[in-house]
This record gives sequence, C-alpha cells and structure tokens, in this order.
Amino acid sequence: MALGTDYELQDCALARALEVVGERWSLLIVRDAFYGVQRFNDFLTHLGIPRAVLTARLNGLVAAGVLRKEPYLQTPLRHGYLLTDTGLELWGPLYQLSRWGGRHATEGGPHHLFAHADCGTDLDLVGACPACGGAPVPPDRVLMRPNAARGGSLRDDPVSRALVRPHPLLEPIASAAAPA
Amino acid sequence: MALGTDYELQDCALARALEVVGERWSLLIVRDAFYGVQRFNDFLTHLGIPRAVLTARLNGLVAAGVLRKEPYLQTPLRHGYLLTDTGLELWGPLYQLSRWGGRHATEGGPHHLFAHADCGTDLDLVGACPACGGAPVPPDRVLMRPNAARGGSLRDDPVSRALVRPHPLLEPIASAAAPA
DNA sequence: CACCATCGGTCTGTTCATTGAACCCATACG
DNA sequence: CGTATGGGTTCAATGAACAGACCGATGGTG
Repeated sequence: MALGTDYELQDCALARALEVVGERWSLLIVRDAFYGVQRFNDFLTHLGIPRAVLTARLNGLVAAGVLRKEPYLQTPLRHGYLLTDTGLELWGPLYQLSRWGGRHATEGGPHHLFAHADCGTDLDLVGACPACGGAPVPPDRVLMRPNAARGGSLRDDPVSRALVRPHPLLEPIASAAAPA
Repeated sequence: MALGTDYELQDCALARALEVVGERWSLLIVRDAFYGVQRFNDFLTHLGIPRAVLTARLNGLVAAGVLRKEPYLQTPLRHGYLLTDTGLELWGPLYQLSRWGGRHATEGGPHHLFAHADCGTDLDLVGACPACGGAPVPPDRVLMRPNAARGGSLRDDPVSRALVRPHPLLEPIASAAAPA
C-alpha cells in the first residue's frame, strides 16, 4: 500500500513497517528474495509484475535497507538484489503471515512447506524446529519444498520450475546463472 | 495493496494472506481491533482514514472472516466490529511485523510495549513470555503500555487518550461506551 | 559488417484505487 | 422545532498500477 500521507501520523511501529513493506508487491518481492530470486528478470517473470512497478519497488526496498544491489557481471554490468541483515529479519513476520494465509485463506492447504534443513522436521507455527527446540530457525537453515498433496504450480517460468525441487532458502536459484 | 488481478496467479499462501489484509489500512484496522477499538467512529478518528475507505475495508474484513459485526445498541441500531477466531490468529504476524518495524524503521524505538498480563514480563521476539516459557502468549493475555522513553502521542483522539494507560488487548476501549 | 537476442530499464496512455469533502438518514436531546 | 451523533453514501480530483512499446549496451552468428 502506498505510503501515502497519513501513515506518518501513526505512532506505531507497525505503520512504520508498512511504509517499507506494505505496498503492493513489496512483500512478495521479499518472499522471492528468500526463495533465492536475485535478478530483475526472474522477479519479473515469476511475479508477473509490471516492469515499472518492479523497478520502483526494488529501488524502494534498497533505499529502505531491506535489499542491496550486488554486481554479478562486469560487462555488461549486471547486478542482483540480495537481502540485507535487516531484510533477513523479515523472515519471521513473513513466515507467520504465510502460515496464517495457508490456514485461513488458501483452500487445499499451502503450496510450500518449510522444514529445518539440519534435521528435516517441519517448522512449527512460529518458525522454530519442534525437534531441536529453541529459537526460530534462521532462514538459511530452512528447506522449502512443494506440498505434494497439491497439484502442480499455476505458473511456468524458470523460477517456478526451479522451485519444484526442494530448495534451501536464500540459495540462488539456478537460472541462466550456472555458466557450466 | 489492492488485491488486484494478479495475486490470484501466485501459488503462495502469502499472496492469499495479502489479498485479505494486504490492502492499505487493513492491517492498521486489525491492529486497532486488537487494541480494543470496535466502533466505526473510533476507527475513523484514531486512524484518520477516509470514511469511504474505512467502510470498504471493514466490509472486506468481515467478508473475509477476520472481523464480525456485533450489535451493541438496538435503537438506534449500532454495531461494533470484533475480531473473529481467524482474526485473532493474526496476532502473531502482526506482533512480529510490529517488532521488526520497531527495530528497523522507527527512530526512538517503539511507541508501545507488550507484556504478559499474568506475570508482567515483556514478550520476546516471537511473542512468547520469557519467564513463563512455552508457546506465544495469546492476545487476551497481553498487556500493552506506552513506551515511557518516548514523548507523548502524536494524536489526540479518544482512542489515543485511552491508550496512554496500560491496557489489556481486546478489552473495549472506554469511549462514550460506558453509560454510567 | 548486418542482424538478432538478452538484460535491465524508461516512457506512454489507460484503468483503477484512494482521497477529502459534502451530503444523507434515523434517532435522541432540549 | 433545531441541533447533535453515529454510520454511512456519493462525488470530483488525484495518484498509483497496468500493459505494452521503446531504448541502450553488450554479445553471438553468418
């Protein structure tokens, strides 16, 4: 949601957060970044977002310190978008909201499941590992896999195709990247 | 963010959740509902939201099963908006997003603090009580209070004034309600 | 060299959502 | 009767999102 004029007057941390990630598409972009999407074109085809909007959102998230630009090619100069430490801390809210959506807004259950990469146990409601206990599992120790109880993906793009296999969060998806 | 045309194609529980609570103002309305706001006029003055938008959002959240209408006066017929069980389960995502905003998007720290009503201990990152341990504290056992280290509220409306005192979540705020 | 493709954008015109202000209606108050 | 309150609806104007065309740098192919 556009940050508009009014959120400034809300004395609330939630309003501040929504100014950063509350606009349309923003959280989905961050989600894709957790999935390992890094390149403009991959965001574009995976999300089906208008190019101009993607440009604006990526720049906004970089300005807000959620993403950073990292060059991956010198000539021609190309860069990907990666999560900063601040961005990585969005994993908790994002995971919980996703779980809520899976419980209450998705018929047929969620499309993706998340497990602790170290032991294979599915994460609990707050993103912790029921087997290992303790604090929520950090995203780089989370393995996502498609929910086998559901049909195939609605989408057919390189990112969606890469994600039909179990995939550790934050690991760059294999697009045209792999030069071998 | 408007639910638009495209989120439908996202095979992702997060996109489903955002269709319900992702539009501008929606999450702030839900937050206010946790704070004990129930009446149209209280939402209106506390949020500073256009009336037409408030009407649309409240109806949308009722249709989505997040809020329900409950009459509190027969003549003239008046009703408040209360969280359903589905809505109550948004406490986790909302709390975490709020904490993230407090850490990364709010200078001077958060405006409100949240403690376990049964023991007074401040909640941890996932909304659990460090003293009592275990699962996250359900919202009806949470006490909110203003952060004393900050200045007063930016706003001056009945709701903001009621919230300068420590207040249990979900307890209706004392507006013109109290007939005594 | 001409030709085409890729990547990451910008530009343009149209549609859609949000905004603020005004208006509406039923009840209650004096 | 005149005014106030609660909960809306309607309206014109603004701003954001959309789809699609266009652009500039590079690199590969014949």
